[in-house]
Amino acid sequence: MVTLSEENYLKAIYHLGKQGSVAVSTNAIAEKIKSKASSVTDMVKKLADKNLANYVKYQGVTLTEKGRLIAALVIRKHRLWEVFLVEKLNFTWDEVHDVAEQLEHIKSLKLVDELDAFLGCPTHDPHGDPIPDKDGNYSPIKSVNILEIKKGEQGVLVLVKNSSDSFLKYLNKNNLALGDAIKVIDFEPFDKSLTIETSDRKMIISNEVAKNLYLSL
Amino acid sequence: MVTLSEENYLKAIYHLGKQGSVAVSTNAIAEKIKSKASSVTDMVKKLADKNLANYVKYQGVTLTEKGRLIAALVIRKHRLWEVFLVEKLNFTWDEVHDVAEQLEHIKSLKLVDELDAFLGCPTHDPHGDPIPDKDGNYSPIKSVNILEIKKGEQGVLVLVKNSSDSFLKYLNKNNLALGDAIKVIDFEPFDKSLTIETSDRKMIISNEVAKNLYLSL
DNA sequence: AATATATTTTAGACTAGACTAAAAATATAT
DNA sequence: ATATATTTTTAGTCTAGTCTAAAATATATT
Ligand SMILES: [Mn+2]
Ligand SMILES: [Mn+2]
Ligand SMILES: [Mn+2]
Ligand SMILES: [Mn+2]
Repeated sequence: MVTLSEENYLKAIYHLGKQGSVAVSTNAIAEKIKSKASSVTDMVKKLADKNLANYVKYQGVTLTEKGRLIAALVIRKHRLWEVFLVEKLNFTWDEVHDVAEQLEHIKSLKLVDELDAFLGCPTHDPHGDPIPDKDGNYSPIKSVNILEIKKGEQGVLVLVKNSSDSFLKYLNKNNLALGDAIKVIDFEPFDKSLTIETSDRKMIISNEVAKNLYLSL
Repeated sequence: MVTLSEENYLKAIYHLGKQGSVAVSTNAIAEKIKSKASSVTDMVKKLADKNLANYVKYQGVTLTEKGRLIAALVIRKHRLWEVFLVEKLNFTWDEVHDVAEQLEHIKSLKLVDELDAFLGCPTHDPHGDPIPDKDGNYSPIKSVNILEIKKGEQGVLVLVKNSSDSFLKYLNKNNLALGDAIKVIDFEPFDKSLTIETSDRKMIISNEVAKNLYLSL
């Protein structure tokens, strides 16, 4: 049995360390999970005892195959529920995360399978993140950060690398959504901002915003 | 903030004491929740501190208005999720309860509202139990136990007063489902069993089974 | 290489929720 | 009315998960 808390730690390690393959520091986990380093040390020992993590004192944590699969399945549930909330229950993409944080811990194999089928086996969540399959595998959409794109080229917004409330609300306010065609008009060396053009209009976005937008060409 | 555990106790008191209006004994709660009397005493004190229950030592517990509403809303969620699982995700009525026990604790007003609308504002769950509205009110279907019915009369199965796995599996095996028309053919004084007739066939059901079947005439 | 700084671990304490065993109160039976 | 049985409460213990403060280790700087 894996507890809710353990699932959250596994997920954090998975996200911070390239699916748990690269050693993650105690502090990094603490920050991600909004707990303290000492709590992380305790939990990480438990995960190691349960063969879900590899832990060497002072040298960070990685996930075992078992731990990696559990983390991937929690993320699978999280993202499937996000799709459900947006597609079926009229949630906007900035409203889904907190509810999905709760729903991802519901235990029922049949529930995940049937939900997946009910949604038409989606491959990506409302923020463009890939949905792992039953074995924990997934293939991200090939996409490139908007800052890497040449002036004059255009692409389709397929991924936002920041799902914070404030960022998503900013995008809403400025009428930017997944699936939008965006053309890069100009790059401003002074503040590294970008002028872009959508079907609606031209607009300037800060470097901070641009960093989080990924397009498929 | 009401914890998951507190919600479960509120629900138990609600179910055992006519929506929490009649005093419920410590032991009754312990049995329902599969805990021990001493644990119940502790929790009931906490509920009273939070103004969710009225508690007088040695005299049982009732719910306050606040406690009653919370309990009703948890039950609302439980039953809405049961409908969702059956109607949308191909669960059978004997598979939904355990998952609904988890889903009923998800906190999001919008989620409940939208789920309700998505399901077409159902009034009853897959076992015939009424679904409370946002204010915690509901009207049960007028139904009568099959043992009260006169020989030769018939009705429609609208409620089963036992949602245990074994009972529901028994009904499945014997092709009895909500909505079925059932006629009472004979009553056997020896063991108080009943002969009934469905669209398929005639069959004998034990008194134990009959006790749990409610028909609308 | 020695010292200063940052990170991580340990030690010890706290809370929620559960339990057992014993004590206290209530209910039942003579 | 008293003795017995049952129920409920209290007292004390346990576990999971968290925290603060201090100690240990690792990293960076001179
Ligand atoms: Mn999310
Ligand atoms: Mn997402
Ligand atoms: Mn149920
Ligand atoms: Mn039900």
